[in-house]
Amino acid sequence: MARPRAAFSIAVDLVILTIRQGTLSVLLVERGHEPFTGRPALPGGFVLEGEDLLEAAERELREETGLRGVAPHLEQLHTYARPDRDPRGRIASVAYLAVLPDLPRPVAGSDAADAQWAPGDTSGLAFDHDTILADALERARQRLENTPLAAAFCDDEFTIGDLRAVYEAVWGVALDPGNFHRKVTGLAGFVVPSGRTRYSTTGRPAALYRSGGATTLIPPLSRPTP
Amino acid sequence: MARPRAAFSIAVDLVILTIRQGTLSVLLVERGHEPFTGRPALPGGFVLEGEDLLEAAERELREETGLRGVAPHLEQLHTYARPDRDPRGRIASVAYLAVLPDLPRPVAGSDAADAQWAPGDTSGLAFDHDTILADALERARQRLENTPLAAAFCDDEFTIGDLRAVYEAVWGVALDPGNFHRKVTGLAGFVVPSGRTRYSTTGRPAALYRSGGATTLIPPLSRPTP
DNA sequence: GCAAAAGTGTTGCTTATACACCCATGT
DNA sequence: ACATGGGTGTATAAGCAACACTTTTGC
Repeated sequence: MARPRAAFSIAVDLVILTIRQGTLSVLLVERGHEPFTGRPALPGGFVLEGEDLLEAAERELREETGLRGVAPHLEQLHTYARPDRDPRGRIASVAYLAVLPDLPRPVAGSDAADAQWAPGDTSGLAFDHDTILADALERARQRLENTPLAAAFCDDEFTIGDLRAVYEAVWGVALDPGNFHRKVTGLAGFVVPSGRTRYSTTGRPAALYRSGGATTLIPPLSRPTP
Repeated sequence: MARPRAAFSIAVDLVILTIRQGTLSVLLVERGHEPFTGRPALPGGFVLEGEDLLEAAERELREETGLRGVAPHLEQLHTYARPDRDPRGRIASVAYLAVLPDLPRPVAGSDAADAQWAPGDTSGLAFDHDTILADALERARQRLENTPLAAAFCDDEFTIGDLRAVYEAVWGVALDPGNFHRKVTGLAGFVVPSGRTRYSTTGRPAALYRSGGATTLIPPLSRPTP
């Protein structure tokens, strides 16, 4: 073999998404060390000995958000390993997409006290994290079409209106409330009624639903084509 | 830090698909060394110093197939890094999906003389390659719905019938020739007529097409739901 | 009553499916 | 002539977008 094989560290970087006040938001940390000191970056960390990628991602997610016992959506996206992507050496980054409901106390008990929610379209991040974030958003938009991912943005119980707000925030479009309601409740396994009702300060009370067991939506909820 | 970060080698493993005699086929090599000596495995190799993942995948593809100057579909799929997946140590595998037309001389000039085409549903592979192969096939099936991937299975010029044969082989279903023809030629950017015609030993000559520039098919070609 | 959000009905259009049928070639 | 795959026509069914309309709450 002419050239030797490269020796890597592997980092797991998380794109943690939620909806806050109707806008798609991503959790960013401010870097405390070189390189890119002071720049915002995706939360992440190295894969440790004996650890699988998903375990590392779950650990980082707990450390950054202080979540306990929650089982949010966590999905591997893509691996980035350009030789020059990190000046410290050969570090591959395995990107994960995490989706959470809007937390009451957002980032409490966090390992990274400097973690902040930022708009989804933020740029100027450290390393190649702009690319990773853009790829993750595109994946999330696509996942809304074919999977019940939107429910992961909501609490355990949610209304069809909540769900529609997720689609509108992530896709950046307005959807017809009536047609959306019919489509979603008609799709087998997407949502199941919980039997309860939510009273809001205004308007008619809405029936509450839980996530159904489906893993793929057939037919898909297709994004409007402008 | 309690536990140290793990030190990895990174391998690129290729799921190289084509259609041979109407059946979806995958290129496998027989392992010549420990571990798993003699077992079939996906072709692959280590990422070398200074090399990006895609470069490594392209290099492996050339080495295994002897291709020159061809630009086949090559797409990163998923990264596998379970601590026990390789007895030699911590080796992460980044899986790539490659799609080729059925080559006249299949694996000529190959670095691995033991490379063989096997049916797509083969199992009993070394390492976790059964899992990787299954994931890759599922991805390929999905890509046919939303992208012009099927054209990558065909030569530069192809007939609509060729394209339909790809869908039928990968999806494992029979499609209506007439409706398929209309759908495909009606989709913007999927195929463009080359103006030429292919005469076959039987039946009416078929118009030839080239791949159009589209990257996503809207609307998608949805798989029949049985 | 009025505003607001939830949910239902209706209508007209677009699209898909099934399948009949014609087309152009080799044998 | 006939077999074979290519391609078009067409009728029926299904799906979808637009939007009017009813329901049920808070104020």
